[in-house]
Amino acid sequence: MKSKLINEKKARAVEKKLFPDQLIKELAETFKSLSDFTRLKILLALAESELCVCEIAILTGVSVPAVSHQLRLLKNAKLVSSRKEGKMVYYSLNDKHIGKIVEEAKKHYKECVE
Amino acid sequence: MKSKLINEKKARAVEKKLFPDQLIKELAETFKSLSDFTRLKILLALAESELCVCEIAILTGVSVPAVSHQLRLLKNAKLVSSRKEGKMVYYSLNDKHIGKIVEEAKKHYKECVE
DNA sequence: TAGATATTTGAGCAATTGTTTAAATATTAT
DNA sequence: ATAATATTTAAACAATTGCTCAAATATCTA
Repeated sequence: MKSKLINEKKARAVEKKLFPDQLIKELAETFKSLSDFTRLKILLALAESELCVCEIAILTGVSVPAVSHQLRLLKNAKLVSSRKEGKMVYYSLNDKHIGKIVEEAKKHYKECVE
Repeated sequence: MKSKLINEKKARAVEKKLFPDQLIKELAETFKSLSDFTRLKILLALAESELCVCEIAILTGVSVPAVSHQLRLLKNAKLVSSRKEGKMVYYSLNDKHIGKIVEEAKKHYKECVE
């Protein structure tokens, strides 16, 4: 009889080594921002250049309201920030880590999937 | 009259610099795997140690069938692999990039959110 | 073989997501 | 002021997600 206690102990021991749940939750939130095609393309584009909403709409082939909606999510996630100039609102990438995250994901992809 | 052509040109120029849509889509898929609390915690745990399904269930506080479902998603995403030993199925991390991806996300979090 | 244990599978369901549409705001030009 | 342009907002909707429950597999033990 292989006691469940062994599993229990091992599980608890591993859990102790992990980040606190709250941090895991925040990280998952960040990844959620990157997990949609339109949003990820927006972020990759902003990594190249500051862009206004209508430019992003053209570039992604998505309607302006849909883009605006996604930009709000990205802003809430602190991934982008905006600057108003006349009628236009220009968005830009908030920090440099996005590029690195994507770079690592690409390595994973090249190595394991392709 | 600020011609839309200027926006159009800039949008097209930026789009040309980006990864092909297919790759962006694949990357978004990878991030989707990381975007759920339970799944991310599973991956972080597997980064510490190979684990069987019931250990993961204990560790995450989620039912065994729910864990099994998530593990299947992670396996389809080539993020984990499994090895059968008697009644038990042991899962492990498929490649080392996950840790790096999470590391970068954590840097972003520390710098921009906290 | 029958019973116990570990995992997987599939249906069903509430919650969330990404989009569309229409209307509201804000700014500039006439 | 009126019209035109850029963006945001809100309601509504189909599609997807992550879970539970029940049943099916698979393996080991008595």
